[in-house]
Amino acid sequence: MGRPRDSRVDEAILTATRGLLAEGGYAGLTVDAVAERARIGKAAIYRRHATKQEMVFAAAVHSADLPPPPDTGSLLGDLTVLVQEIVDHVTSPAAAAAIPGLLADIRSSPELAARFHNAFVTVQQAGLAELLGRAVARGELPSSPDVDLVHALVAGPVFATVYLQNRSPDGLAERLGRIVAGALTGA
Amino acid sequence: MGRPRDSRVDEAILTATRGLLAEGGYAGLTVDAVAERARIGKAAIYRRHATKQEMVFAAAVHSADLPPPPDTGSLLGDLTVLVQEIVDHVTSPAAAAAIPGLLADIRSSPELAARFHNAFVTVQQAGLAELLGRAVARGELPSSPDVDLVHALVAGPVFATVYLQNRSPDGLAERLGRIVAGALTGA
Amino acid sequence: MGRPRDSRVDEAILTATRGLLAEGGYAGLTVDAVAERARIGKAAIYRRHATKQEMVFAAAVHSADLPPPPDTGSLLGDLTVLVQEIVDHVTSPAAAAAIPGLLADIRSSPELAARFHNAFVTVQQAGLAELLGRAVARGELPSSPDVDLVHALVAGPVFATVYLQNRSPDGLAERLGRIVAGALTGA
Amino acid sequence: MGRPRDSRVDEAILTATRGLLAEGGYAGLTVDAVAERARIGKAAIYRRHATKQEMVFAAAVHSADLPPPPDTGSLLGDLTVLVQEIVDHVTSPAAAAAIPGLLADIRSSPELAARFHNAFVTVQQAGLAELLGRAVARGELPSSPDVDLVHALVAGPVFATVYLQNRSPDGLAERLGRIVAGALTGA
DNA sequence: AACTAATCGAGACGGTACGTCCGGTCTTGCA
DNA sequence: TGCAAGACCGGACGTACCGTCTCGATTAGTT
Repeated sequence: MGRPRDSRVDEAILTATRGLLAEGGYAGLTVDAVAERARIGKAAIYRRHATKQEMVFAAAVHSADLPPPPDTGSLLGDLTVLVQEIVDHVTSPAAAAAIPGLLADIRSSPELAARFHNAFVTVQQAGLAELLGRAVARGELPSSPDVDLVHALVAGPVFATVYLQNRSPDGLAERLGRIVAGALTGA
Repeated sequence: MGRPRDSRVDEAILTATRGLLAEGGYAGLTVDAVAERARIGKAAIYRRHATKQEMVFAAAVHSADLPPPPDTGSLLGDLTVLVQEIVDHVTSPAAAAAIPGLLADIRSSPELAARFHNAFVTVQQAGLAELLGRAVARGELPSSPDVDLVHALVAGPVFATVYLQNRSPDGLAERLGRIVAGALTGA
Repeated sequence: MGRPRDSRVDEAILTATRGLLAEGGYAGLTVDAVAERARIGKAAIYRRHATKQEMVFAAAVHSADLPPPPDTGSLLGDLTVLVQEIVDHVTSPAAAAAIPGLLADIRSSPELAARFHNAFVTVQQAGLAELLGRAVARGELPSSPDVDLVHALVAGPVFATVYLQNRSPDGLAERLGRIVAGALTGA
Repeated sequence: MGRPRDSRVDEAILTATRGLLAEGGYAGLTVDAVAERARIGKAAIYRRHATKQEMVFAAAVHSADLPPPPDTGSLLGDLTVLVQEIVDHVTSPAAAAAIPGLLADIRSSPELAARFHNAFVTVQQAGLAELLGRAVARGELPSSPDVDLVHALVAGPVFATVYLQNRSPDGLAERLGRIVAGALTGA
């Protein structure tokens, strides 16, 4: 066996990556810079992360600690909370810088694409399915709708606001929650 | 004065760029490869496009030839057509490869960000405003709603489906048109 | 027929070349810079000079207007005058910058090498032969020695002083004249 | 600390440079070609040599391993040996190709000029001073003459023969040794 | 006086090399 | 075996220069 890995090194890498992402964006991020700021060697990074993308992924898409959405008692409330969670995630400085870059890079790497999908999309859809199930149980919805479509309706506008329009998503959660809940029930 | 630029060179650059984007994606795109395929010198590229990003932008975001959306007679019809136009644009091979990369790179360049916003977002929003104005005139809507929000509702789910979920947007236009029209009128 | 060449353009090219050679050396000389300073187009240069090297050659090795060396009445005097002429040529700002560069470039071009040899070496050797013939006629020398060797003895130390040692050749003509004259007669 | 430089890489660079100089001359020498032939990356070259010129210098002006000239017992013998050493150096394929190019390029770079002077001129002059000192000790010379001048007399004709006249320096050492020795003692 | 043909300044063209920068791998010596 | 330091290969970047070419506008000599 030999010497065990130093967990302080793990953390130093992720912290340095987040800092540099916030300061210089995804394009300006270099592995050498991460190593220098973390005061470690490059080998220590590549021992943990196979590529730069995986390192960024690990640092910025804090894997899936999205908690199961609390039961607020109504579909509207539940949706609003979930949208707000997505907004919060997407507007953290590191994630805001990393996500578009990752979205671009994963198109060349099915392996990373799957990883990203699992940690990001699948988690959100799981929460969504849970929430929709509750609405069905409550009688707010006759049957659970297509999760992919609802996810697109919920996550899409957040992305469009932040990454396309480059605007702040303040107040978006409430408005979007109302619209989606209305679309699911009313129509 | 002096020798005028050769418009066949302009076109050769854009065509080569589109071809290589479709074949190898954004990450695999090389300025040297574009020059070689277009059978031109790199200088001819950099004389027209300050950076690789601007070249890709010019090639893939075929600036704004989005026509004013035809009047189909109803808000639902108009919206469906507009969504379909966005879907078509976003699923063309070159654009599909280029847009996520550009979205990532523009975060480091306000200049390119503004360019992208103008050619992409502003154009779509103009069409949208036109279309909403017609609905107001028809009496389908009491007053024109927030264009940013409607744009996010319209473009966001397309992006989420294609780039986040990595799924085909077949049939999305109809479903999304119905949902957004319903949200605007019904609720 | 057609429009005749403008001789002011000829001169402007050579003047600009000499100026830029004096200011920036051979390595820093560009054809574009010559055109700009001369306020002419590049085509006007290439209509007159096939390559940059030939342009420099024409500008800095003012072809062969080395006059036949005057008869000073003695081998020593004649040699001193000839050495001084070489020194003067080699220390003019443009020539000083151009000659090493040309010497380097002609090694890849037999055509230019021959041109340079004719305009530079052959001219000096002709003067030398003339001068040695007079010395034989005077009885100072029994027979005319190997011109190549004497030329190397005369021109070589000038080159070594200026280009190898990078020193001023002040006073070199007298000392070198004496040494070579001594070597030819005494030994 | 860190990984030490690989001395095989050093040698591979210099060997490749010498080979390419001999084959294609100074003008045809490319840093990429050196890297390819040496089977190394360009970075490994630029880590060692700041510019292409310095690389060529290191490869072709094999720094100064000119040994102190052996004592042949006479000024004539010593001079002949020293001239022959200069001839040998200057006619090695790599050096013959490199020296004129370097002589041209150093005129734009005082730093490289100083380097070249030290490795080439100073070394030859040191050998010369040694040799002249011995002649004084032997009583062949009354006092040691100006080293710059003697150096110009010794190295200059070699350069003139090889680079100006573009002739082979065969037999030059004996003839030049005799002439210079004669000039120093006889006159 | 009109036509012809070569010139002019300006600057775009293809090609090639430069020196820099990064990603991912490998190699030191120390702990 | 892990670690910091840093060298290694490969390959793209954006710049610069060469020699050629194409514009529209002159400027002679020829009809």
